[in-house]
Amino acid sequence: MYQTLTNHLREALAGHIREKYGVEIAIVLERPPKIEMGEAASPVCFELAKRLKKPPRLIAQEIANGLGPVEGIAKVEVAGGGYLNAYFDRAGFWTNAMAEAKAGKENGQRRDTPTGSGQVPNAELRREGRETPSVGKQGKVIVEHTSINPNKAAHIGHVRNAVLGDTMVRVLRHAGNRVQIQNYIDNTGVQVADVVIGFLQMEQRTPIGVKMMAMEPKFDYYCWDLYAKATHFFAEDKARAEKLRGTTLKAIEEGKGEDAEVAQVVADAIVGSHLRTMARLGIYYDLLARESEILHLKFWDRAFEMLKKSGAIQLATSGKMAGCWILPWEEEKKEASKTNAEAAENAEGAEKSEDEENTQDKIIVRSNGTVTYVGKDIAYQLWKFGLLGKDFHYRKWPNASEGETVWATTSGKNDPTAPHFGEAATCVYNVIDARQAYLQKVVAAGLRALGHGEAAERSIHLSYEIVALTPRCAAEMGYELTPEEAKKPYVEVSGRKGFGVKADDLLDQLEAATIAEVQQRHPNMSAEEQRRTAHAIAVGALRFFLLKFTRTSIIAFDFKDALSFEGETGPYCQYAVVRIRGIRRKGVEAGATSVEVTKESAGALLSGAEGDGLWELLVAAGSLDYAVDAAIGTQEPAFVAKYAFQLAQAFNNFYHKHHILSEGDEQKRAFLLRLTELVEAQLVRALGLMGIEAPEKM
RNA sequence: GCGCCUGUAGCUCAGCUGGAUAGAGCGCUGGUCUCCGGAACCAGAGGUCGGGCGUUCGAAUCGCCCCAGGCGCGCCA
Repeated sequence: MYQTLTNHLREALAGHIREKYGVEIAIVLERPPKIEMGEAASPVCFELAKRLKKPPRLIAQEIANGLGPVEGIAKVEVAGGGYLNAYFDRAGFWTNAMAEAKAGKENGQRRDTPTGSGQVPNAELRREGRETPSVGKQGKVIVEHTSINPNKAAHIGHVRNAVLGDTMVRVLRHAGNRVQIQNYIDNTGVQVADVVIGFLQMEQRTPIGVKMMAMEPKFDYYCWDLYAKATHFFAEDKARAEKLRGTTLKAIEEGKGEDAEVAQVVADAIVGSHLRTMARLGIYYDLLARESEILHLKFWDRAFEMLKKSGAIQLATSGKMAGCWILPWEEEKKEASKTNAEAAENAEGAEKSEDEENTQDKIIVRSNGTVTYVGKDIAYQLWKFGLLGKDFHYRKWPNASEGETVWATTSGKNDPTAPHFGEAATCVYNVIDARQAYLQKVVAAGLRALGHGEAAERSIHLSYEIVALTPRCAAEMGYELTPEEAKKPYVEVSGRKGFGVKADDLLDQLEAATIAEVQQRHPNMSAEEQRRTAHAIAVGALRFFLLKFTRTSIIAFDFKDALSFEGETGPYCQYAVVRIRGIRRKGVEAGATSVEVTKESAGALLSGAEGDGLWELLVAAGSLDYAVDAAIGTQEPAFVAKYAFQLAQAFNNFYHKHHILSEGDEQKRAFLLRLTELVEAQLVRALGLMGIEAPEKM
């Protein structure tokens, strides 16, 4: 609603200015500090003043007088030194919001059901049919997230990744995009190798023995500890570590022998654990893309050919990188158009010169012929954009959680009923932490060097900062702080050291805390409903907590904050919905009314200083599209969290000012009820975009 | 050394395509509570927006230089 209106205004202003002054100018709109100043304001006349050499206020006056009617805008006034303040047509906004709510109810009802990711495609089709006339024309979007090394339990940092990615998916789908969710499984990497060595060498287990263990429920926890032990074991003797890792890694990559067998057992079992953990948070995937297939289906070989043929990578013949294939690193600024030949020349020049100039070059293939992670990632990224000329084979993942279908890549037989995962994406989001920014740039540079500048532009590194622990939290977890660490604002977690807050432990704690509270408040609720409610609150608290920070902010995790249910939290937002539902339930027996609110009475109720409070809530409810646009435009899901909180806050304020069911005037009572229902629908929708369910009671 | 990120109220953070008295949560102080559920609401105290220079009618926001912190720069991923 809000965004639609301001877009009208933007166009109208731009058009008018073009016509009247012959100036092409982008219209900046902001939200005025107070509702009495209107709903949208533009400082554009200050900019025009410079170009037209006229006082801004005078220009503003001319525009305000000459603009003419704009759909949905009641009036445009001059304010301050030359602002243009736009006032919405309040009654019109109301009737539109009501009409939209009605339409949304029929089309989007199942959209926000918590566990029904299977329903998403249907809801999405309906949505596309309604909102985008060009059904199917829009390209596919890929969001890759989670991508945890399958060698240990998931921790809080992994959850931030998954929650960010999942929220982005929901927001993009809400905006009408066709989104495919991928989870990259590095099942042939060093981290898995380390755990394999832990089982076979350190613990002297047999493959069968490991297979048995892998069926136990807390296998991921076992591996968590084993991985830490293995890291310690390697640190004791570096030469031994290098040798063991080398042979194990090679065996895993080739898929031969006990090492490879155990690696697959471990990776598959841990992936299962991760899927179960994420399912607790309502996070699901379409495809598990496995690194083993990148190798076995020769994705890398193909990419290697392409890179060599185009001259994108060079074989270093001297210096410390001799024998390696390297991707020359250049400042990519405006050199995207530079030809490969030129790039090659530069690379050769660099190769012969000082070490310093070489340090930025990235090794893609080692002198022993094995490919680095970046190389594999370039191949994978090429495939995502349909530029590799190869596709995976697919099969259903055997251990998907109940009622879910997850597909996985395979080098075995292809299941012909698999969705067309190989369809080229028009845009790819990779949710990866900020420490890997350089690597992501290298991948993009690789695409660019192959002449795929467009794809490089559309490879979005959805970067986010790590989750660390507050020193107090670290101490609580039994971690011994050095004096310097105790003074710092946070302590970094380390999977290698086995230090961190495991996702399942955190969820257990949250659920334990919420169930106690729910039992106390609702002793008569069935145990099953108590459990479901507590779960919804726990998930709401955690997901909101991880989303309320912007991506560039390091989160210093603390149980106290994450377990908080007051103030700017998920449960606060859920509580607003619960209150509304309480009113609705109560309303059935007393005071409710189905009387149609006339446009006139809505207009009257919303007008004047008296109506400002109600109007403010109505505008807040109608601004979801604004928040969604901001979230997509800046790739910042935190906007949705802000929106939900502000709407909940506005509602709570309204709730204390107005007594709805006992309102004597029937038109007003009906109006307050409809407004309340609108808030509920919008808030439920916003929470749904964050994967947060609003319970009936809490 | 080079590159990226961060520095805003006691604490944790929004705001940063330049614009109207710098916002929120927590904490603190005081109030609301015969109620549609207090996981709530209202009010108050609290800020040299790290520092300096510059651009501009206008800078928390843009540029440059410092200061402080973090991360990255490996034939690991």
